[in-house]
Amino acid sequence: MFTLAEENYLKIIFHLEHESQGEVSTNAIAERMETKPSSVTDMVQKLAEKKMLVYKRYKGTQLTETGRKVAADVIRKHRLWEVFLVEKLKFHWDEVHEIAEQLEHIQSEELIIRLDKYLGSPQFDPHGDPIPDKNGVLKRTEKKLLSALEKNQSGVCVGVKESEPEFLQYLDKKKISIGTKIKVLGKEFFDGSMIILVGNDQFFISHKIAENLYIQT
Amino acid sequence: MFTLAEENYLKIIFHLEHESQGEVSTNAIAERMETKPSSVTDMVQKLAEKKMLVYKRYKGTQLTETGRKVAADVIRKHRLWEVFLVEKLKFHWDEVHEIAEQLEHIQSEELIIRLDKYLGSPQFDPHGDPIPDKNGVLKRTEKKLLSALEKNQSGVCVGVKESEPEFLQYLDKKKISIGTKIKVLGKEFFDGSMIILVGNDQFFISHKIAENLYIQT
DNA sequence: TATTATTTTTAGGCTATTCTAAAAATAAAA
DNA sequence: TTTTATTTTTAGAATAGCCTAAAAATAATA
Repeated sequence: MFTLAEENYLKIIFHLEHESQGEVSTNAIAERMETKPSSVTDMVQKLAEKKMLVYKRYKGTQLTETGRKVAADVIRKHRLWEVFLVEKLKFHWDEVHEIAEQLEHIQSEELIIRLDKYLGSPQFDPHGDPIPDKNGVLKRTEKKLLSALEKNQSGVCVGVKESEPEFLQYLDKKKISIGTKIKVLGKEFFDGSMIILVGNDQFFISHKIAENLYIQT
Repeated sequence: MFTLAEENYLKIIFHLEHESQGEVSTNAIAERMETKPSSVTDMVQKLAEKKMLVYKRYKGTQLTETGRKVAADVIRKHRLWEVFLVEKLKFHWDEVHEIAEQLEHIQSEELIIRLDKYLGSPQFDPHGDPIPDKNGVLKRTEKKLLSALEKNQSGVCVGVKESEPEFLQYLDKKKISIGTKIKVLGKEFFDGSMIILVGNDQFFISHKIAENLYIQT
């Protein structure tokens, strides 16, 4: 149906539309695709012919409803595969992007239906980003940094911001992973450090760590 | 490292070499690849330059050691993914080929190491074909049809020959799948029918069914 | 507003892979 | 062995996707 290149363009344009309203500029696409603007013009014209987006010379592009659906579908696949890689194959959160970048292009509706079920229809990927549903609907992300929570608030860990190996190892040690419930028992205004409850353990974490964990409330 | 097309050619040539000794002809490759002989000549020359095979004009080609290794690796990936699709995602044995055909090209050594471990390092794919090991060594297949077993012999089900949905449903009902141990309790010379033991159940099967199940002894 | 800078597009090429048609080599048949 | 048939290769062209360089449109500045 769509080539690998086409899918990648649609995906990138979808992301860019979410990052800033209105038309997406040729240069913005080129930069994100790590390609030249002239190549973007070519592809964008091709996708416009396929009615995946509306393209106005010198004005930028905007996905059509269909285009948005196709893009969301690629993103859905990407994020589901990331969950698979982390949850089942025990990859770390920062090792999965490249592989998912390839897996997202595997064509089989049935595969994704089954993969989704197998993973328990997850709502978020390992980076805390929401997974579009079968219809391409992307839940508005409400994730915040743990550091933004107040005393006695709680939420579920949905991802990490930066994922250096040391940090991920720390999380492993503290038994924090995606889906883990975290409650803030205390917060020090002075340095932003916190006391949190994870399972039955409570412990101290620095502001730096609280700034690196995404929470869904 | 290798393009999708290159990997497919190497894989096909690998299979053809196993089917008949000696050089593989251009036409044979073309037929299996569902492409034109002239296209094959082009690609084969390219792969020869890359030292993946030895090509002699009008004489055919033969994989080099390296070429064989690369091909076996693609086949290993294909078959591991087939196991995943059947064992984990509960696809039927006859639905997985097309999808595995895509998955076999995902590039990541680590992925395959982990997938293999996750699946318990299976030796056979859902069709009973052996899975090459990490070093590209393909165990000589010793699978036979269940109908070839004698009374009191037993083995493990490693695949099916033809896989119509009705047959697969029959196997489901009888709780026979890959890895299932089967023992022949009795065999009727007259019509080839058998009484077999599967788990704690013993039941009658026709010759037709015994001819359709591959067994590893 | 005129000029300069930036962005975007067009024109023309390059590479990988495929194809068709014609030529060359090999194999089979008379 | 000569002729015919088959196989294989070469030559030339198409397509997708990318590139560079130059032209055109738009935006920013004087």
